Amino acid sequence: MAHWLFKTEPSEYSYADLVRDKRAVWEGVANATALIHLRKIVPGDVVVVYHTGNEKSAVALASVKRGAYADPKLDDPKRVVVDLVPTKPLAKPVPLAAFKADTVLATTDLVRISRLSVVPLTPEHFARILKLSGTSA
DNA sequence: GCCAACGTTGGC
DNA sequence: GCCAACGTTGGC
Repeated sequence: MAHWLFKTEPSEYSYADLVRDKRAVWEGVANATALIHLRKIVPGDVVVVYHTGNEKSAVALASVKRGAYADPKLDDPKRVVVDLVPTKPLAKPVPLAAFKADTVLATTDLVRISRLSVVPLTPEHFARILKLSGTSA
């Protein structure tokens, strides 16, 4: 089971939308590096949902329901998507500033590669996010 | 609104 | 295959 962080612009699709929909196809990832990560994702992987824009905070946990498959709306096998279901919100969000200030989380690609929308997390990163958010797994 | 950091495109 | 120009993302 791997851990990932997905960025989303909350005015376009937020964690609240995922809760409302109960399940979502995570589409629209076009960046080559992000797609490399996305292709490795399998059911049961854990996803930290991160809101960009004004919020700039990790806000919730979600779970992968269906692993990487070609986007049925596109005629391009490289453009894969995954299906997510909501798990729960973080007890308190973890802002980007906290990632940068934390010695463990400063090594995430969220900080190092600011434009990457699908970010791999190590188990240590994930545990640290849970701790800083006051959330139990 | 600006800019840094990339990624992509197209001319050569 | 290189690289300049341009577009996009996302933080500030």
